[in-house]
Amino acid sequence: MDTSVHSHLHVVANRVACSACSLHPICLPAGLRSADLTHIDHRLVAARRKVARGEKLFRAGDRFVSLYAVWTGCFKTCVSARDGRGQVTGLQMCGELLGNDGIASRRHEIDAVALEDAQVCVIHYDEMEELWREVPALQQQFHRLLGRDIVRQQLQMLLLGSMYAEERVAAFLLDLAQRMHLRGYSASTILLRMSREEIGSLLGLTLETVSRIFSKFQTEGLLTVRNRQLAISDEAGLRRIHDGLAERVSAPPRVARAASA
Amino acid sequence: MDTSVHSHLHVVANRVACSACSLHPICLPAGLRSADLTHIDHRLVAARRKVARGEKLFRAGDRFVSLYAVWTGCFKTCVSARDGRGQVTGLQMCGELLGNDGIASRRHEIDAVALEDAQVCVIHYDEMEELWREVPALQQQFHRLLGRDIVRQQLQMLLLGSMYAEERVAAFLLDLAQRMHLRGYSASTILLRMSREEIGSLLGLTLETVSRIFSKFQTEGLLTVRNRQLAISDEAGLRRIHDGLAERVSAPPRVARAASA
DNA sequence: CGCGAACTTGAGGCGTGTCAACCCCTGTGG
DNA sequence: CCACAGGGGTTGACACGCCTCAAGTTCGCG
Repeated sequence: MDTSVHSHLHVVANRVACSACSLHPICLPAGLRSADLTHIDHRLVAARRKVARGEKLFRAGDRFVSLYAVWTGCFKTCVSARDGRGQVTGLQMCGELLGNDGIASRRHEIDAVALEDAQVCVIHYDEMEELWREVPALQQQFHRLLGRDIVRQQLQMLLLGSMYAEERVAAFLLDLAQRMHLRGYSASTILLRMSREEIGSLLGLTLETVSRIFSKFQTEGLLTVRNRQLAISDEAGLRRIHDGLAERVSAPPRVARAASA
Repeated sequence: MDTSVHSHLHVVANRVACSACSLHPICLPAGLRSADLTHIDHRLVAARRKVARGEKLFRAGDRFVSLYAVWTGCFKTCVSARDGRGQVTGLQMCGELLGNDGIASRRHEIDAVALEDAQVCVIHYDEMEELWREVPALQQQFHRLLGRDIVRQQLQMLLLGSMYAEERVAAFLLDLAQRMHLRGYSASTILLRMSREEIGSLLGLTLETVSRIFSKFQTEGLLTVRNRQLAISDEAGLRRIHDGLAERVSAPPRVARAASA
């Protein structure tokens, strides 16, 4: 139940220098002046840790002592209810923060699982708090990341609460493409790191529905998908579907009411 | 598009003292030592503002300059998509923070609407940042609140993604009862501040479904509801439904797969 | 070369959305 | 005081989108 058993495992580097990391423009130190950046070198990141594919970085109930910045690979986060049901709530890629679910209660409330062999930068929360006094910009950036997560989750709630399955899948693919592009990868040729089941769980759908919609999109010429190799060929078409502008047979409004006044 | 037009409206008090507010044990200053508490008096809260029922405290696109702590009344927050569809993403009661959706982009991304005549404490974000240097505990409490919101939203995603309508309604009622109780109100006799439509939107359901489930719960003796006057008579029964333990005819697992390994 | 996991595809059922009719309550103006 | 309008809520009939179940295929890997 405690993370201490993990904390010394797979540590591959100690006291890492952010200024030497190619990810720093999109990671926690984004926007720092170079003086501040070198100032946090060897101080913000306590260590790097390896997490093998399928392994948990932390799990619900673990004591919260540090945040993690994804360096290589990617992760999924999962909440689970008492009765065993669970749901994927997010997909984290390199440069993104993991573990903020533990800030409130000082225990992690969810699981974080590596979708491929991955490495993370370990950031001890207490140490970061002290660094803030010396580098206020670091704190502002941290708040920006927390705020971004909050907004992202609200959009996910909109998706889960009032979108059709096709719109959800289109939204997922567009978000994925955009985030890949931001990291210098192709926005059209993507290797999916999640199974159909995991994608379905993230979108509140079953794996069969995801599979069917992939096939449908393929026959409509929007994309090509073969197992986990995905190629988006009509991004505008996906965006049209995402925005609910697809030609539905007598387009029903689908809970378009509410939420306004 | 700018909040400046609001900022001087309905201001009913300037420079409020948190130590004199009965809400401080559950609000932002929770857990502060009394020396710290008096130290932030007249400095954390710049003003109190009135918001009439149905009015927006802020709307998507407004410039983000301050957070708001609900003092009296309650609010709903709503995201909306380009196509006009929208969704209620949360219900905020007294002592809770509003506006953190603007931290990342310095613009509010959602709307906040008063569900009844309400008053909020205006907390200028820049000024709070300065206060943190003098009162670190205030900052920690702020992080705790952000972290709590993040966890709360993940649970809402679990609800929206993998629960039956009856389970969602039960979860909503239990959450509501618990939060009312925390504020010194009855956990069983509750005046609903949201319409069926708003509740439905929050839960990813239609108003008709909410109404039907209220009726069903009533005939099952779990509660009594007449318009917005609600009385919970069997909390344990609601909890059983929420946990998916209700006697479904040949209980289907409903996407119970996924999210685990 | 064969096994299991992941994926695809089809047929059918079910949960909940949609549409519509009706009731109740409240406020308004004659 | 009543007539009326309008918004919120209830209830029923029906439709439909997605889940469930099942069979078959492909892929990855020993």
